[in-house]
Amino acid sequence: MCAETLNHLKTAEAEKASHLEFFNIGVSVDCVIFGFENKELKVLLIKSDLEEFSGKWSLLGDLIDPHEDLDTAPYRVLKQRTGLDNVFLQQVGSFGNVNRHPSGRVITTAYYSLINIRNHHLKISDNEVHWHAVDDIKELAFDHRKIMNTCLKRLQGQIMEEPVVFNLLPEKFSLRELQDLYQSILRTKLDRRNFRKKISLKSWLEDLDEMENDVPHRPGRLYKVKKMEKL
Amino acid sequence: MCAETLNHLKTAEAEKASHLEFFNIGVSVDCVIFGFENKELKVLLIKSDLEEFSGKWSLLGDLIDPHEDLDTAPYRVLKQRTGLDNVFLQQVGSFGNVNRHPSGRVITTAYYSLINIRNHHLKISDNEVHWHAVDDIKELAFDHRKIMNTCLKRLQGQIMEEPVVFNLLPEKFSLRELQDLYQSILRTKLDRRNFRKKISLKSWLEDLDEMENDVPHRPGRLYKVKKMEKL
DNA sequence: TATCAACGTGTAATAAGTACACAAAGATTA
DNA sequence: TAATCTTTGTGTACTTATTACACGTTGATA
Repeated sequence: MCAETLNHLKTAEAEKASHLEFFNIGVSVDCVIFGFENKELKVLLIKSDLEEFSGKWSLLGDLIDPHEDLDTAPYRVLKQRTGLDNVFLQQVGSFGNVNRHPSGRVITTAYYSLINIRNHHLKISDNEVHWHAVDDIKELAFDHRKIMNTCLKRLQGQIMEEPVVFNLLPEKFSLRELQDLYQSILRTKLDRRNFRKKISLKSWLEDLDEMENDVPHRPGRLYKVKKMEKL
Repeated sequence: MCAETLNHLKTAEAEKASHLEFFNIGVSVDCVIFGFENKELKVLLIKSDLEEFSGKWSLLGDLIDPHEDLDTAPYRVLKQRTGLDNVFLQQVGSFGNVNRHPSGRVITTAYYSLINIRNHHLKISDNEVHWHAVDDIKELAFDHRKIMNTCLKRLQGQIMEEPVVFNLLPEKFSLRELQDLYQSILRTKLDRRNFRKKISLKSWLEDLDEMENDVPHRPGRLYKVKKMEKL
């Protein structure tokens, strides 16, 4: 039983496997890892090695270890599977339909993560892990498409309220890059002047008094996000 | 192992118990059931029968059955434990710290529910189940206080956006009652004229052209919530 | 030096949020 | 039956946020 398990276990200790037959219900975490590159919102996916889903892509996940907190499991998964560390992660919801998994009962808790593709360059370990433009993703293994959609909606609802998107950008960025990012997440065009006004109202940014120097046109000012204790 | 389990299992078949020793990780649901009475927001709690928590109150919950969907489990719990049916329920989050449960590893998914205390009168089954004013609740068993707070925050964030609070009121209600409800959820006083304006802007209500007739003062108009497919 | 692409900026109109006061309806009671 | 009490129902002026919209400037490139 527990096939997602098999998928997840590739990197886990074999010892775990001996426990599997005793699970009535498996408990896993899955990560929807967003990145931003080339004006596109992307998600990190791994090839499912489950025969039911041969050729399909799936989220990065793993069974949780009985000795780790639920909310720390996704950090471990990211670290183990991609080398990513120190990332933004947030719990989104749990998915536990009886038949969500073809070969056993597995309840999964989904997290979304925002990372800067260029900073954290993946040391891709054992499996085929790739970035996919969100717009190009059609079908995913398991109920991962539904999970991804739920996480995307959460992200969309959050970006105007809280300064989370900066996890997707390099330390220094222009307002143009920021707007492109918002547009790719919200799937809309935004008016440039109104966008700048709105962002500046939030006081999230610190003006670096520096300019872009690698663009083939008039360079824009560079900003970074303010560090703050609580906001 | 699995003491929350024991708590939860009181009403479950004994057969389940024999499986417990095989769980590496228990999976449960817990319900934060809100009601509104006497201008106070209340939560339905049950006396914990776990010795570690003797005398403490806890949320209603149960282990999930391997053959039921995660999201249907809380409906079952409510039905079994209180007779409540056809209620508003929404998943809020999952809690799975290693030590959240004194006698075993149990991961729980929390749901919040909104019910009309007077309509659904509980057929309280086996345990001591009581309504508690949210303001009076100090300590709860397990991490249930944290779970309750999380659910309350979710509720607070949702009531100005979506027409959910009507699940807490009788079919016909006055704007005064509605305002009292908002005030008890948000723990603030609201200006009457501004509140009415804001609510009417949302077009959630239908004017019944009826008046209160059981109040010792000038009666107010009665309203009901509009039925709508999608809003 | 002409062209191109993106930068940086402001105003007018509309919509939403806030603060605030008074007359009228029933119920109660003197 | 008149006075009093509690709660209802309503509107305006002020401030703040949202939207729609255009032009001159900068630096790179041909």
